[in-house]
Amino acid sequence: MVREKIQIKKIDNTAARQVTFSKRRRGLFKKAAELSVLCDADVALIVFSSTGKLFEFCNSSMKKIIEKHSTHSKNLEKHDQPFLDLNLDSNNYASLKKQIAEASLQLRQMRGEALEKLTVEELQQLEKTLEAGLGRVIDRKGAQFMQQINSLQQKAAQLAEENVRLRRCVLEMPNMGRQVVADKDNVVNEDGQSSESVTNASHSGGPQECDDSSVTSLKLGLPYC
Amino acid sequence: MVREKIQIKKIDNTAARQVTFSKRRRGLFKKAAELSVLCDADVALIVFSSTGKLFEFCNSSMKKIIEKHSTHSKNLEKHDQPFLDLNLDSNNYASLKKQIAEASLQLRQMRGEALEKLTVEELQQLEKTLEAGLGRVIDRKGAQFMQQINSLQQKAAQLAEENVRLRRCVLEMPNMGRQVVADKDNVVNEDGQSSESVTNASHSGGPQECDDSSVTSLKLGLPYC
DNA sequence: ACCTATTGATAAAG
DNA sequence: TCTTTATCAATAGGT
Repeated sequence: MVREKIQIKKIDNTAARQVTFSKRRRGLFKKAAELSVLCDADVALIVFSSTGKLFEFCNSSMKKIIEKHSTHSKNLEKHDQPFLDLNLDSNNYASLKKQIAEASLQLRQMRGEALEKLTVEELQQLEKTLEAGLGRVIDRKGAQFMQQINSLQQKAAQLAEENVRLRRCVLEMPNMGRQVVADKDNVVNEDGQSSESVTNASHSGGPQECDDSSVTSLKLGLPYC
Repeated sequence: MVREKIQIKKIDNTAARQVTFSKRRRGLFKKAAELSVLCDADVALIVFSSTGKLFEFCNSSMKKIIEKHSTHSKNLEKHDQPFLDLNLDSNNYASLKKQIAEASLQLRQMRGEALEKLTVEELQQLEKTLEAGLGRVIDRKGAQFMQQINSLQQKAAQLAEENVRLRRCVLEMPNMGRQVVADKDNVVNEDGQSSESVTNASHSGGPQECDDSSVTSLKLGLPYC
C-alpha cells in the first residue's frame, strides 16, 4: 500500500513481519474503534500474534459480546455433548482448567511476562531453563542447516557429475548440422521456452541417461548422444 | 476521511450511518484478513450492527480463538463463576485437553525438546522468542539485584551510623577497670563467643539504645554507656 | 451501486 | 520502537 505495493501473503522476513504486524494491528484496532463509535455497533476484536501474544479490543464487554456471539451461532450448531462431559466429573474439568492456567503462566513467564511475583532464585532457575532451551534450539537449527547444506552439496555434486557426462556426450557427438552450445544455459529449444525449465524437469526425474537417443530429446534441447 | 473530514462520533442520520457501516465494515474485515495472512496471526472479529445483525471473521476457528482468549484472560481474572463458562460449549472437556496438549508441547519446545518436527523457520521464531524472554528475565533479575543491593546499602549505612554512636558511647564511658577494645571485631566476651554474633543478634532486634546500662549488656560484650 | 476528491494507512528506510 | 516520506488504499459525499 505504499512505497511498493505488496502481495497479501505471509511475509517471509521475520523482522519485517513483526514490524508490519505492529503497524497494521494498530490500524486495525483504530478502525474497529471508529466503526463502533460512528455506527453504534458492538465490536469485538481478538488478535494473537504469531508469538502467541494477545491483543484485544472491545467497545463494551468482551465477555458480553462473546456470549452474544455464542447465542447466535449456537442456534446453528449442535450441542456436542457438553453436559455429558461436565456431569461426569467437574473436578476433572476444574483441574484441567487449573492445568491450563498454570501452563499459560509458565509460557508467559518464559516469554518474559508476569515476572513480578518471581523471586530472584526463581528468576535464576528460569534463566537457566531458557538458556538451556535456547542452546538446544540453536543446536537444532544448526544441525538443520548443516543437513540442508549437505544435501545441497550432494545435489550439486550429482549435477556436476551429470554435467561432465553431458559435455562428454556433446563433444563425442557427430556433427548433425545443428549448432550445440557448450553452455547449456544459453540453449533455447524450438518452442521458445528457455532451456532452464526443461533442464530442471529432466533433473527432477533423475539424471538423464546418455543412451536416450530419441528425436524427442533433441526437441527438448538435450544433446544427442 | 474524504470529501470532508468527519468527527469520530455516532452518525445521527440513520441512512448515512448504515451506509457508512457497510463501507467501513467491509474495509475492517478486509484489513483483518490481510493482517492474519501477512503476519500469520490469529484474528477473530465479531461485529453486531446497531440493528443486531451479526458479522464475523476468523482466519481459523472462531471457537478455537475464543477459547484461547478465555485461557489468556483467565490467568489475570479470578475464576468468577466457572459454571457460567461451563454453559458455553466453547469450553468443553475435549477442547481443554487439546489446549493442555498444545501448551505442553509449546513448553517442551521452549525447553529445547521435541524440536524434530519444527522447520528452520519455526526454529528461528522459537529462538527469537526465547532470546526475548531470556532478555526480559535477565533484566528483571538485574532489577531485583539492584533493589537488594540498595536495601543492603541502606541497612549498612544505618549500622554504620549506629556503630559511630556506640563508639562514641564507649569513648565517653568512665573507666570501669575493664579494658574495652575500640575494634570490636576483636572483642571476645566471657563465654568465648565472638562479639560479632552478639552484635548481629542485637541488631536484628533493632538498634541498641545507649541507655541500656544493665550488667547483662556488659556480659554480652556490649560497651557500657 | 458507482465516482472521485481527499484523507488515511502504511512499506521502506533511517 | 519512532519518525519520515512517498505511495497506495479507504472512504465521505454526491449521483
